[in-house]
Amino acid sequence: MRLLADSRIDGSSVNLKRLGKQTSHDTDWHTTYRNNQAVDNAAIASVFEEMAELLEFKGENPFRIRAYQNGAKAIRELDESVADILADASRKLSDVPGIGKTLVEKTQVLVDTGNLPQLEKLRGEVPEIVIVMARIPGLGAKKAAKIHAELGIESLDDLKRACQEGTVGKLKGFGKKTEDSILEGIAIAKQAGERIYWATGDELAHHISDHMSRCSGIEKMQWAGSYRRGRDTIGDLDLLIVADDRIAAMDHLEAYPDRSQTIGRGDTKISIRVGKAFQVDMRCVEADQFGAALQYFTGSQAHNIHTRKIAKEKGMKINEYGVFRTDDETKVAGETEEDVYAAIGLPWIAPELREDRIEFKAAEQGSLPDLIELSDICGDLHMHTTATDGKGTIRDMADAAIERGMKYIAITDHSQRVSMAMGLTPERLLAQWNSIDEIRPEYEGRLVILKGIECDILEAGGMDLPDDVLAQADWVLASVHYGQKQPRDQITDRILGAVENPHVTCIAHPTGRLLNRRPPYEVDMDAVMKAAKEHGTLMELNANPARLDLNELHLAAAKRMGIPIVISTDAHSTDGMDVMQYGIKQARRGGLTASDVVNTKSWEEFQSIL
DNA sequence: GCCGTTTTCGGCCCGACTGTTTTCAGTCG
Repeated sequence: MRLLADSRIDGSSVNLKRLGKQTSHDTDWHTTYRNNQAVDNAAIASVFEEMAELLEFKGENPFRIRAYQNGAKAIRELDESVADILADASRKLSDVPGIGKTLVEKTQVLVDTGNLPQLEKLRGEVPEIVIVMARIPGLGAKKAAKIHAELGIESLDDLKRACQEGTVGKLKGFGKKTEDSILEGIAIAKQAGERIYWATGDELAHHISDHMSRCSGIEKMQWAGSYRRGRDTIGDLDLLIVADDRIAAMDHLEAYPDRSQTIGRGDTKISIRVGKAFQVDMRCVEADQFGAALQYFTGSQAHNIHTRKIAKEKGMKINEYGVFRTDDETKVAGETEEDVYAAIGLPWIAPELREDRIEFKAAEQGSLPDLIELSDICGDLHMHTTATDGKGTIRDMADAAIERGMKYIAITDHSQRVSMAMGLTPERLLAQWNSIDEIRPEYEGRLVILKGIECDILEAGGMDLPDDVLAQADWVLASVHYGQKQPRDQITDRILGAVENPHVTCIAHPTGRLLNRRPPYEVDMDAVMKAAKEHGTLMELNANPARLDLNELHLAAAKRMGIPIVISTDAHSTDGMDVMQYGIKQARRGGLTASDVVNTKSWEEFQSIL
């Protein structure tokens, strides 16, 4: 995990509590951008997701549950505020696919009051312990509810005791094996539910691929699932193989050195745990089914439901074995993914787009984006050196950039406010820029080194360095490291201030999230994007695998709004530059092409925007 | 709960594996 350990996350060592000062609020000079809604789309989506989860525990109609899930997805992915739509008499929220009469009413209640009585009621009806128990692998909503109802289990300790005493096994539908698997499951319940960074999953996938490649008789092998789709985090790994001898292939996977458990093994499928709790599934299929299986196991679930619906409308059925005509079961496709999509009248769709968002409409219109690739990148515009918390000198970073095919870079160390990283005062910054001036001739014709800075946006608003200093920079990133927990209005104002500052080129890691560790700032991103569009400020996609900030939905929104994106590594060492690939994955999920990304431009084109 | 060039009612994607069953429910993806 050398790469990840080296690509440090700046700000992660910062003591947030110490600096979370509240400052008096400026006049409301940003109302032109901001939505003043109390409840934003993400919050409404979360409510509907929780409704779906609770309804599932109650054993409700699965299609009603899915309707809540679909409604949540629709609202989460909407690029404008539902509160704004509701407030506009000329618009109808029910025009959004997946939102019907009932969900409109509930959304209205949420926007008006911030609460949903039905959710409160459901929460009261489903005991917390049932939800906790259902997170144990192998236990679902129904079994958890039954254990609670019939045995009065109130804690995981109760459950453990009941299994050890054999009480659980006496329930109808339960037995000794269920008890044993519950006991195993309790031990790993917490870790089993955790998602890992895509980059970590990538490393594991490579290890397992190496291991499996030593098994003879495997003709074909391909990873599927959310890993193939390039999600920012992944919950498990799905491997698909074609093999002469399936039993030997499954035996070989079971012999993987880091396997801790076999969860299940049948004729075509095996599931193991690797390390403490991470699940790896392998499916064996016939060569003429490979494309259908790959399409199916790549998902997403929403994408598959949509493809099958299209197939159905055309008198066909899709499963993991192929595409079949409904009337006489004739197989129409299955060997390749291209065939499967072609059978239902669509071009092949890149896995990163398979989320049932824009891909079906774009495919039908022939306007699927030609997604960006790593080789399109010519510059890296966010990196640190030994002057602050980086491990390489300017020359180290420049040489490493040349090795990676870059034509231009920006040196962007921290500003003085980031004291723990020895942030630069104006004097030290000007001295660094002098050094860059001295080094530049050495790199003439090979690499352009820009004089940059990652300037902090201060807690009280305003920039950490004076305008006359910023004015001398080639490239100014603005970012928040302190006061991350400020209320929505306050932190939004701070960031809007930076967006509007004429010296600021780009907003770095705009939402501040750290996957699995820290939620985004409560910033009104809709307002920030509108302002960025108006002021010509660029937005960063930080490629650090723990950040991937902006997220894919923000990227898609930026593309629609015509806001150029800069994909940057935020490297704190030479190895840190290798994270660019993760940013590219994320950009592809946002539907970005090379022309949507600024640092795909040649130096000649790029310098015209400085 | 959503949706509609067959439908305002009756559909809603599809299958593997496990454990406890003797024909299937629950879980998972």
